[in-house]
Amino acid sequence: MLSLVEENYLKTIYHLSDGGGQQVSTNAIADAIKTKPASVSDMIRKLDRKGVISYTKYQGVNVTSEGISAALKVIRKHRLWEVFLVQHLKFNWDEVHEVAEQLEHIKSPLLIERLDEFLGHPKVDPHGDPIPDSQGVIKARPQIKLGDLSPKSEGLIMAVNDSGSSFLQHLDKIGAYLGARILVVDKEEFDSSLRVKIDDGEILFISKEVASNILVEELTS
Amino acid sequence: MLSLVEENYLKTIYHLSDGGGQQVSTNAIADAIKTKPASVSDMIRKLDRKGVISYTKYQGVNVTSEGISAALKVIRKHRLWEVFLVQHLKFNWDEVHEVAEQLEHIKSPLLIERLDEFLGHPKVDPHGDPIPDSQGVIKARPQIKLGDLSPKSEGLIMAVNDSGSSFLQHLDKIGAYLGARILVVDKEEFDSSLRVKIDDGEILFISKEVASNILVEELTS
DNA sequence: TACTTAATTTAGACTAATCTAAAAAATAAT
DNA sequence: ATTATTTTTTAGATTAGTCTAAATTAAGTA
Repeated sequence: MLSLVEENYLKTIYHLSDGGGQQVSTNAIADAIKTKPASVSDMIRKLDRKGVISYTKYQGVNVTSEGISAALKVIRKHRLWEVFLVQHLKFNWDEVHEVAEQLEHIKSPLLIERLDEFLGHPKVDPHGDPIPDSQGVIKARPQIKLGDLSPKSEGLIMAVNDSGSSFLQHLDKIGAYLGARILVVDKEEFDSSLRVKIDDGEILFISKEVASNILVEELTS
Repeated sequence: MLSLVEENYLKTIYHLSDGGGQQVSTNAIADAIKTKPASVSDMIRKLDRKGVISYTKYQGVNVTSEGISAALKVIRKHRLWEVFLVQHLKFNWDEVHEVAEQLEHIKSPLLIERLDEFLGHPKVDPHGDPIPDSQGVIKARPQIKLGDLSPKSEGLIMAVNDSGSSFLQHLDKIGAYLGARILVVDKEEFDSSLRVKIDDGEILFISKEVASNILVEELTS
């Protein structure tokens, strides 16, 4: 059983490791948690002993499969509470985080399953982040080409098909980045070009070629 | 600002003091909180320094008006969460306590006001206990004479109109006490006597005179 | 009133989590 | 490759909350 503080460390490490993939440094954890590296050293030795991360001195840490499973439980709770706060208690999406930070540590499996049911088994939180199911499985987000998004619908930029620097520089120029919200204003029939807004900015033109190289996740508003 | 542990002490002391009225002994607190008297001694010195109780050595403690106000805030949160768990998450009334014990410590004034609104400003929790309003005011529980309770309905014995010892001895004899649950089985038309059950015990006869001197709070099942 | 018992407090130790300052290891730079 | 810099770890102290054992005060009883 992890303490509240240990849960926060684990969750942070999981996020920094990008879902368990990357190695994470002591300083990165200290930065993220707003604590001192010395405190992190102590804590990661403890988390290693508990089996949720693996740690060798001066080498940073990796999250174990047990750790991933534990982190996903916390993340599931956090995101379900966010849905509750926004959909039922009229919170704005920018007001939910700190409250969900507290609610995510409530210990009651029954509570969280009932809450999930009450909310209608939502798949994403108010920021569009996916909610792991009770088994800790994250439904792969369906990625489609920006060009296939229907007019008036919105998507999140998830990946690109062309990693060439000229293409990436172009994206940079128009203000597109991984995670940006993109709205398809309309579509030209004759050349399949798009008019889009990125993050509520100005209307931009995007060619068919560019549009087919941007992968988005459609937002179900 | 009180810590979670301090909040639990204060809430317990408030309850033991019967709403701030009685003095509370160190051992009573230790019993209620399942800790040792030595720990209680330490904690009550701290709570005294913080101004929520007043404490003189070997004399037990009293809750200050500041303490009452703080305790009522916690109790309000606890009871609102209980209503939520029962009315919206299908919890049984006997499953809610431990979860509400955790939820009551979530710090967010906005959250609790929105929850209150969402629940429709309930006046009592699933056990019939009153919910303090946002100002900490507890609506006086409506007391009616036992004789005015309609057959088949239940009440809690809240007070008596006759404090004479013979009357109190009679109550003692039939097993009635402050806080007892009393069910009116039926009522005789011709002499207004009642047949009642106290705490699911045997059926007892109660005269009109006795019934008019017992004040109950009707339980809205 | 003196003695016994019960309630309460103090003293000292322990765990969890944090910090500062200093030491050690790894990385970068000349 | 040797120095300089950054990162990380250790050592030792601190705070909150708890405990056991011993000391003190209050209360009960002969």
